[in-house]
Amino acid sequence: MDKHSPIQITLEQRDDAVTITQWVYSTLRQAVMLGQLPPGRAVTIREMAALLDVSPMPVREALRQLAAEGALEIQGNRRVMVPRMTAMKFSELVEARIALESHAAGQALPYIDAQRLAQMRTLDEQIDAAEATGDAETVMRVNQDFHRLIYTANPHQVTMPLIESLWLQLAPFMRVAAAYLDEYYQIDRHHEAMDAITRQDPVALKLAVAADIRDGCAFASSPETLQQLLSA
Amino acid sequence: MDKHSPIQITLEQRDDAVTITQWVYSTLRQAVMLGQLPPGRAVTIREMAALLDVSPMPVREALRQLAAEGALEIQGNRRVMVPRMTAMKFSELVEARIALESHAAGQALPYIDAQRLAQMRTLDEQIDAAEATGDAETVMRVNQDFHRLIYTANPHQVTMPLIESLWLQLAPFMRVAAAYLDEYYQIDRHHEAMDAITRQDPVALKLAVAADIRDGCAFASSPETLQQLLSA
DNA sequence: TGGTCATTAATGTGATCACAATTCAAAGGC
DNA sequence: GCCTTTGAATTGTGATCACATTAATGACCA
Repeated sequence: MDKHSPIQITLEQRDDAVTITQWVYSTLRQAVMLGQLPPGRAVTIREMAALLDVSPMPVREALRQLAAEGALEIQGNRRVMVPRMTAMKFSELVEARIALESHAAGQALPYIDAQRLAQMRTLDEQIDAAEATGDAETVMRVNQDFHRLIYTANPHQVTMPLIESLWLQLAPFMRVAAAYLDEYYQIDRHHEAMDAITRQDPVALKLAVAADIRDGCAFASSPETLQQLLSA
Repeated sequence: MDKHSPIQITLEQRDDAVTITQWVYSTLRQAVMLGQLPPGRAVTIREMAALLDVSPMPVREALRQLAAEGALEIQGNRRVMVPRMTAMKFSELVEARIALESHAAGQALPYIDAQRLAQMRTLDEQIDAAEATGDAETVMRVNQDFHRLIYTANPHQVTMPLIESLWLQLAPFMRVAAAYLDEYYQIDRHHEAMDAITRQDPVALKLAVAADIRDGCAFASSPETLQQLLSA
């Protein structure tokens, strides 16, 4: 059954109010986010259907949607797999994140009210707590929530789906990389961002967001280190 | 059969080497691009299947993929329709285009060689010819090819799918708008872009691309004009 | 005549099946 | 021993069907 490597994905709680396709989609999406599907590993419809105990139909639709979002890749052979990362692709994804997210932050700034800022502080504390206990997974997850909270303040925002697509493409590799170096000092860019919001300073906010992204991918600073992680 | 308004979509040439799902996808995608599916119009699986003379299955997959790309919208009722445009959303889409595409152009500049530049000149001439004959559809289509030619010069580029998503979301409305004002003087930003490429000037290229996008959506300069088009 | 409700039609979802293409593995030949 | 080839098994694709949900139509009543 296990074609190459055995896979273990965490099953989400099944809600009857939601369609099976949506459940399969969010389950597989989370599996990609958590790096539970190794890059290059072939993801077949029937295998996933058996694993999730559903018919192949919802899996087909979920895979197509994930492929459209860049989380998965449909090869010419019509096979689906988690995309492999390259050093250049990684760099491009990070630069795209910076361009898109700093823009999204600037567009959202006028809409961030005190309540949302308070929510951001709460998340920031959760991140600090998770960092203290070395819970890298929670750090990554809540950090995403922190960023999302900024961008979605803009009620007319259209970039969140694009940003999520970039996150999906980066996640499988970030997961691997985080396991190799979860200990690195990080200037608290979140406080810089929240200060900029308090001052309603768009330039400072965009710089803080950009710096936060760059810090989070800092292991890419030395190409040889990145190359080493890619071969792992 | 026609639930609200009758629809007429241009059928693409069917290639046996390609799957039915892919053919349905590109056909529906082109229909969205050409504004043949009115915003707000419900797009049902069975209707499309009958229209394209295929089984509902490929239509289901194509619709889900288009929805993931933002070309279509799945409502809570699980119904699919072309998203409606609002003035704020339009503005956000244009600003996102500028942020993403100017970034993509800057990242692609080092990879644009003489051959590609020559292709750009050819496309630019085609655009001028189409503008002379008032063929707005060809202008829009070749203009997209022109932009695509810039961004895809970067072999490691990851932003093209995101940009295409923005194009898909803007297209239905641009189509309507172009019909109302296809006559407006436009400074030739394409030459500015090609000059910047010749000089290998990334800042000038990004500015030219941004200006070209802004010019192409210039009817949004006055909010009342935009509002008028939206109500049409 | 306008609004409410019940009936009917239509739609999305999910399952199962058939078929062609692809992949994999074992057997054969150099 | 290594490569090619041939067989079977697996896979993606597409079609058809059943069912629950939703939208639409008509009748009924105030």
